[in-house]
Amino acid sequence: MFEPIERSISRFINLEKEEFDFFKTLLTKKNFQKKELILRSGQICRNVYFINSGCLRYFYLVDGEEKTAQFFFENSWYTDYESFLSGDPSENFVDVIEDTELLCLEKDSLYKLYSEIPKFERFGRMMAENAYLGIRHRTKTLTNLSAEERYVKLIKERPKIFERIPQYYIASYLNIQPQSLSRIRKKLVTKG
Amino acid sequence: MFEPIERSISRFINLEKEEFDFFKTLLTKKNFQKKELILRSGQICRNVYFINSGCLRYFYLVDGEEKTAQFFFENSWYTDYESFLSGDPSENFVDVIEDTELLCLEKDSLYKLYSEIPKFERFGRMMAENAYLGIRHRTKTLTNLSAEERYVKLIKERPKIFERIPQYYIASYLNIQPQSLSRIRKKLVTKG
DNA sequence: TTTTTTCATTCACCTAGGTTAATAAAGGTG
DNA sequence: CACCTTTATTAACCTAGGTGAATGAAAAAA
Repeated sequence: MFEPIERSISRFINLEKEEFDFFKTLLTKKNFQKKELILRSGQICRNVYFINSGCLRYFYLVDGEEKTAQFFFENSWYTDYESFLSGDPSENFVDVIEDTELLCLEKDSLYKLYSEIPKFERFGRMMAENAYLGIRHRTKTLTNLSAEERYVKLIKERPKIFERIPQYYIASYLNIQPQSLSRIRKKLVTKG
Repeated sequence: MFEPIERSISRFINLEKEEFDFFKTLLTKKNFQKKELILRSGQICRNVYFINSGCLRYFYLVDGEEKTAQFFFENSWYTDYESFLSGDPSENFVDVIEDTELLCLEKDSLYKLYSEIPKFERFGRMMAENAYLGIRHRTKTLTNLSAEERYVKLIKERPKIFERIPQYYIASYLNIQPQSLSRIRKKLVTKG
């Protein structure tokens, strides 16, 4: 149950056995079922999560329409950085696309780790840096490519998404309407 | 010359006098003139900069067209995170909009600080977190608002930009053509 | 000053993708 | 199985913003 998270952390820092054992005592396992809402707008996000299994969708509302910002799969980390860092209520939602098992680390615990074990401060820095690189990549995709190019790129870069996520969520992630995605797919099939 | 950077750092961590004195020894002052290119695509960015005075533009090319990702003014930090963190050649450019004085901190020096003074590791984490929040805010603006809404929002949030940056760079930052920005301005003037 | 270059504006035209509405599959559920 | 809800597709139409070309204004250079 803790191997995936240990492997994930060890890509950034090397923990002594005792350090990881201590870390484990701070984690709580949580299970959620498909369609559950893990986070809703207005709630304060006070935790960081590691996804042991399953799939989550991170989204927000613009004029009542859901805008999907990200999908999270097993072996990745997730938090609502805006709310987590500021302590303000979130403007986002997270729902469950496949039954999901999470390991939950509370903000207080994480900050304690930061203070007591400098290696974790480094881990936190690297996580934030990676989050930055990830969203920068996404921003460039969204602002510089046409809808069709974004679709083709997504197939290439994250084919797994197409096996596990309904098409209308993918459209939302590509920042287009489901009808537009259908149109694009048809066009690409027709011309090979 | 070091007061602004000291104030900037002290918003995140509290340094002892000796720590800041040591930090100062790692900084180099650099001056650039309007229109100079500080960073060009293909170069590796090996430094973090603090801007004492002046104004920089961070941009990249898409099909030969310049896309402005960000403007940096005095009292802010800047680096090309992608290149700095990966060590890969940058795909971006930075040019000088107003004569600029920078304080330069080399990657090796920063990493030394990270290792020797855990407070700096924390500072690095917080800088990365802030960079994340900043670009996330920008991404939401670019993907959810119309060109006109982005323009109005920019006037409200960063009026300084309009006093110091030519309009065609602002258009680029808003991810529209200069002609479109003219059209929008005309429309807004007409209807009050 | 005149000349040249750079930047801003305007207009006509075009297209990617949004919108609305209808239809068809595909999944659940009793 | 039949029934109902959720997804996906298609088509007709519309609009925001891109494109290209011309004009004007401002700044820089000579």
